[in-house]
Amino acid sequence: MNEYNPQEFEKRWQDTWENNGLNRTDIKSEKEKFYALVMFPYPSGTIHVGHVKNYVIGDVVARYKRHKGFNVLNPFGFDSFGLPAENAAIANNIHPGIWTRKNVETITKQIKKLGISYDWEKQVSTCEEDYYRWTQYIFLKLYENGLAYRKNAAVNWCPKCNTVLANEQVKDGCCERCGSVVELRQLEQWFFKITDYAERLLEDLDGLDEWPEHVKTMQRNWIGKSKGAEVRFEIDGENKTLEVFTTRPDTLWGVTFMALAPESPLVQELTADDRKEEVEEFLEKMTKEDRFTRASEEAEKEGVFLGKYAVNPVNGEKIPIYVANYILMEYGTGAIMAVPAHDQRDFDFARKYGIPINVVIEDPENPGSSDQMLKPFTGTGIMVNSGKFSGMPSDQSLAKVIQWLEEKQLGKSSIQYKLRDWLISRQRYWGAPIPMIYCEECGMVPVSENDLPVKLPHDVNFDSSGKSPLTTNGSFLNATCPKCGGKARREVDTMDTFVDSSWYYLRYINPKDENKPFETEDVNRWLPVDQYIGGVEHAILHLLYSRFLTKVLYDLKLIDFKEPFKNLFTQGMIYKDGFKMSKSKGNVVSPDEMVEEYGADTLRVYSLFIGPPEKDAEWTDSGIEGVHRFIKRIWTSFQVIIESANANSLGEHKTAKADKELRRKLHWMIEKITRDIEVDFHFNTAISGMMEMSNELHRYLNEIPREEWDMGLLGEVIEKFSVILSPFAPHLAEEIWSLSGKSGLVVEQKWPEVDPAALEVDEVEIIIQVNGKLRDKISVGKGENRDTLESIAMSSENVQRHLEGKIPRKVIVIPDKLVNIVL
RNA sequence: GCCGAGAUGGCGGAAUUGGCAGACGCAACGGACUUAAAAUCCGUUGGUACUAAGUACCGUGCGGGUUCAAGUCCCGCUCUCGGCACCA
Repeated sequence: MNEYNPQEFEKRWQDTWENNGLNRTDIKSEKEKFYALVMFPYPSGTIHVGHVKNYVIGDVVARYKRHKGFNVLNPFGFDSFGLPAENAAIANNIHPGIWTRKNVETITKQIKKLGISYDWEKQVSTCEEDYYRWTQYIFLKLYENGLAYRKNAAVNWCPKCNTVLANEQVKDGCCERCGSVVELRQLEQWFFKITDYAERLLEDLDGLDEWPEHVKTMQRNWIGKSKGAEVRFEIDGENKTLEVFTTRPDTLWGVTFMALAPESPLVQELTADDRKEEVEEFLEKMTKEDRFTRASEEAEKEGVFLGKYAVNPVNGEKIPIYVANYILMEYGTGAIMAVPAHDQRDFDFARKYGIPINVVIEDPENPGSSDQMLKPFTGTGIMVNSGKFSGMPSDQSLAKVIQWLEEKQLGKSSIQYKLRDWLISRQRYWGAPIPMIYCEECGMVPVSENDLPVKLPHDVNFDSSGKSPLTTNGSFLNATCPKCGGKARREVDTMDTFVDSSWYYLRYINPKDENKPFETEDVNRWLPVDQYIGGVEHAILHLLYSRFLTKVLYDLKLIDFKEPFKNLFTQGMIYKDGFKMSKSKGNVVSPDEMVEEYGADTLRVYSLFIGPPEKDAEWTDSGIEGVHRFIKRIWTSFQVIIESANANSLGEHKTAKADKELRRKLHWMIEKITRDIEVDFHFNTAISGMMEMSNELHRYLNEIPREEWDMGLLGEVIEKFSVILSPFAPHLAEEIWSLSGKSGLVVEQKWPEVDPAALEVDEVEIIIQVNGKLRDKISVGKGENRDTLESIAMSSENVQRHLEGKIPRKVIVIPDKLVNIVL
């Protein structure tokens, strides 16, 4: 018998599939389409088994759908612009392009060894001209429509990466990539107006039924919608007003001071002459303090009185105006009305500076006067001291207060979002150049569509300390104005790589089109993506940006769908020795070594069997050994069957019962695995189902004399088990299919149907309980009636012992399942 | 603080609708084969107790409840993980 030796046949089958074009997709085919997509990687070095899990999940879905008769698109590509390439260039004196393309080649080789069924003809790589010219094109479309703009703003600057970062790329005040503390700098930068889409990005989440709840929650939190009112306060004795946003207009009567953000331009305007010195001092202190210490919740509230007063529009009270460290310029109007009695922050501040605390909402559980308050009451209750609203429940009066404010022209209802515009310019080299030109005469002029791509020059000086490296290439920098032909200068910033990756799924449909980014008709037919698979780490950044861009393209009538990804599956990471795999930790498991040692199929199956695919999992060497045993056992069993079939010297089979059981297990498995794949990707249990089938088969072959085997049945087992195996362990499935003398390829076979007759049983085991406790199990014929079941149960010796001679009060009978005798 | 997910043997995990808790795998132990090891095969494996081949009791984070019956449903907690967070 042949040993299981995957190295002998895996490559052969990979070549066969490739040469027969089985992974290639005819975009124009009339067959029902299925677009399976995995998040493309950033090509830094090599991939590890964590990536493999992602690709295998996608491949199982793609292969399964092909068996189900769909026209499947399963593409792959590389998110190949980005900082690591540039850093590697600086560290090793190698050009980012060379470094990147070398990695692309290495990873492609790694993936091909795994037998993932990608259509390599549709590959995209975002750093190539034929891709990034369309990234630039999309930029121009946004610019034309007022969705890309330049502004001077306080932006996040990473001193180590020497570039600005989007809000989404800052975590706990640090650069998401390198961990350095991010500084705030006042710079002129490019933004995409994602805030215009805040409401739609939020609303449309409700329609994404197949997305994991936690991802939608994260996006909702990030968008951060608050409903409330804008209220206008007059400045006492001056013809000026101060506008604030509040979610609690019901507490207006409790406002006892106003506070401005230190960055607010109104601070200068509203400072009394005799307070100027002190205020200046405070502002100076604020600019020195780093933003994230200041903005942390634990930071002590601090502020300075400006010397002027506002007038509370609802009761005419004069209230002092402060500048305070806890007010954010970026949110609302950069100013607040403070209600110490009903807000923790205002309360802390008021306590510190001796500002009155006026209760206007009564805490139903703790009615008391303001002076005794130990903490603010932030809940809802009955309004007090609130003019005509006194006595009303605060939650019900919100809308009425806003309406009243509108009638009196004191304010209006308002909605605020935490979402900020997307900062997309980067002061780095290895990215798509922003296609803009600055003319001495005409000012800012976009590059004409026909002049795209704005090519990224090969030679630059990377050591440009904080300035874009593109500044150092004269022939790039100097341009002529598209408008007047005069002397002009190119934009030297490149785009955030998240711009590249927020539209690649459209490019996969016609990746070689030289005239447009995508063919609208084809894209409309193939999108949205039927199944998107990737890591949770992209829950906000990539997925939000992609959704945004899709909506923009929809509004521009370039596509006819509003959401790019119908189904989203977020897979967990693979850890080793308790840590994420990383070169510095030295715990990287290389897929190449695993393929070398066990074969691609074992690695594929283990990466699915390791646990529920959406959960993080720990890689263990003994775990993959276990899967390898399973694969080898299947191999051996099939070898034995194939040899016997060839021997052709079998007697008559007479093992009806064992045959029936084996056939039932086979169809049980088909049913289980189909369901496990269809319902939420339970690949780990799908594989355990195959293991059970394999064990059953093994038992059959072991326990029943060879002469008595039902070769017809074993033929059915080979035929159907091979197909079931094919999405998971495609090489093994193909080899078995071929060795058993079948024609064609297993990848071309239809997914097997369950024969309901095979699942039928004659006997069932009935659970006998007394007072809900298991006392006996009895085998009876299927469909036995209630009375019979009851009397059988009563006749059980163990049951009688527990009855202790008592008469049952009640007997519950569930036919074919259980009898519960209640005393 | 707000939002989300979760807690089951030594470990990873399984359990359609409430109906045998622990499938499948790992690890461990015992046995077969072998000069030996590896590989392979067969078996045992939640805990405790005993009059021990059986039987009883306990057992799905904790405390209550509903039900003939709860890992599963309801109420109240604890802890863990993830996200957001001085967002007015």
